[in-house]
Amino acid sequence: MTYDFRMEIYQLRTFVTVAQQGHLTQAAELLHLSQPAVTAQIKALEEEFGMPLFERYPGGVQLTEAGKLLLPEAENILGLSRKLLHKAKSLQGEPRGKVRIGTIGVPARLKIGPWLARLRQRHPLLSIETTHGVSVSILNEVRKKTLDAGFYLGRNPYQNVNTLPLTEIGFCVALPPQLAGELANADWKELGKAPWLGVSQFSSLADITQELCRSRNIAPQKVGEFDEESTLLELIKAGLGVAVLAERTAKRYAADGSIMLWRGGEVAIRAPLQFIYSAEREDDALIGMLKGALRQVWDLP
Amino acid sequence: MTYDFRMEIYQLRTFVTVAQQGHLTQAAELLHLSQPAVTAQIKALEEEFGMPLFERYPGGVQLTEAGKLLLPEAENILGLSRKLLHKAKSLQGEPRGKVRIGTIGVPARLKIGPWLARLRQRHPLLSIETTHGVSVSILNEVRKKTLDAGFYLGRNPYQNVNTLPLTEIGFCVALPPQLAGELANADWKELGKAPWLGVSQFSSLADITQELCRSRNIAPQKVGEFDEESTLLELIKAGLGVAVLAERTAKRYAADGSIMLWRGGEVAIRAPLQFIYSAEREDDALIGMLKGALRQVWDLP
DNA sequence: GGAGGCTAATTGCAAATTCTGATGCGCAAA
DNA sequence: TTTGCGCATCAGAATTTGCAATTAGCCTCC
Repeated sequence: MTYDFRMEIYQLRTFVTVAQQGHLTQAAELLHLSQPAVTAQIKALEEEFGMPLFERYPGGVQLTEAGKLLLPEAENILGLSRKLLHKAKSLQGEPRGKVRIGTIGVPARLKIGPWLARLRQRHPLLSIETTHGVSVSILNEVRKKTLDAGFYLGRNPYQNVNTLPLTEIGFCVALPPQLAGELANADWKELGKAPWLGVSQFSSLADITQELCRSRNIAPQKVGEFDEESTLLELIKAGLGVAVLAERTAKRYAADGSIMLWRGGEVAIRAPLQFIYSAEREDDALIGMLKGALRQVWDLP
Repeated sequence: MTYDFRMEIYQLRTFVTVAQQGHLTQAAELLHLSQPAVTAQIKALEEEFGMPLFERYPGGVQLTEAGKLLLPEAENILGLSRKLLHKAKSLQGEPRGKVRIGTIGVPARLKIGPWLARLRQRHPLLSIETTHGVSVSILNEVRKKTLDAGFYLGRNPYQNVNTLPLTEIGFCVALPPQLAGELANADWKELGKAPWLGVSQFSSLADITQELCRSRNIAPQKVGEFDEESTLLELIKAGLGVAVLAERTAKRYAADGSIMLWRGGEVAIRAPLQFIYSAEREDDALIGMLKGALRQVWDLP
């Protein structure tokens, strides 16, 4: 009722058209309007602006100085309106919806930033939510479809979950400085006799440690169970025992001497980092987009 | 009827308000509208855009991803609309109208560019027309009010015309190279015996030449009558006779030797360059603006 | 000087739109 | 279960917008 202003786009369109035609009649034709309608619209604008926009001559109209100054702004508004509508149209076919992704470990190692950035750029209407957790819980949520997809560290997790392997992550055996003297180059049998830091069974490190022990035929004594890499790290530094650490973490902390690495950082075992999603959604367009962006970020075929 | 688009500003205003309020009801109150009206406007926009702009929750609405992307553009359009209206308002009180100005001689010497630029900047609704002529005809048109004002070269032109003196222009006696030998340092009596190029009586040069001859008590023989400085110049070069030239023009052409100057370019007479306007309009606001801008450009008090 | 042609303004009425108030529905908190 | 809040829907009212016909002003051409 009592707005800021009453001016509307259709009036500006008429203003611009009349300005470029120089005739109310011709403008009316172009706009599929009658001449009185054009007259009325121009009149309404002139009233709102408090000044005439055109000088009326026999044979047509001509912009006043004020009209010349206001015309570019009107054109600008029209242009932006078209742009807005164009943007809307370009968004029409875009896939939309919320995507829930489960992350694990250090997000940077998942290349989560570049991945989501690319996804967002390609499909601006996708809104993405991430939930951080350990591999096992992420796997369960993907199976239950509480999550659309997630990351998993380890081998073939489950029958009804499909995977896209992204990379392999190497693991080293980290030693406390106090034990480095006797264990730095020990064989597996000797390592097995050292105290090991146990890992919570929900973490992917658990499976990896377990697989390592089985393959090397050792069954070391476990000093508790822990579920975070940073906790593990502190305990190694404190000399409580040896543990398996991701290669990159291990090397970073080994560099300042706070921990030591068995055999100079030899990779003891590898585990695949995988993208996982419900097998039922193999042909889902959304999953396809997620995988597509992942392939680009991880340089996969 | 069948436009490009139907979207209107009032819908965008509602869109933006709803977006920042998060409630159709509150937005309706702010906009002095009923809630169904707001609902309908948002619905119309959503239909035109081909996608929902808000997600409806119990307790309010929230922008969709598409809405988030389109909102800034809508705000932009609203902002520009306000700017347009603001510009119109700022133009409301501005003096407007056509100003007809008579110019003479070389426009650059009148500082016409800087003057009109300044005028235009201060009073954007003034539209200026210039007519070029000789001093006498400009004077007549100013008296007849066919021109609002003009420039005049010479002294107190007429009773019912007021003046604003701008500067003084010096004049030299220009000699053909052929006559330079005998006349270069001649006295006035000798100069008076040489052939002179007459000047059309409508040009300001005529008055000046006449005044010069009277004051020096000479009555030279005239070789025709000419009304353009450039014509005069050619005739001097061709050796037809001597003539009075504006100092600046004279020096420019003397520099390359195509003409010579009496007594090395001594100023023989001076004449004021004046801004003239009808005495009846001394207190006219328009004349005041013209004079104001002139004073600034010419550094007058 | 008058007729005809061109263009904009005006007027009365019809059509379309926008707005409102009442009502219904869904959800959440009491 | 009830109450409260907020959005959707609907029918009718109010406003706006548009059109056809006409008028009025100006110019040109007979």
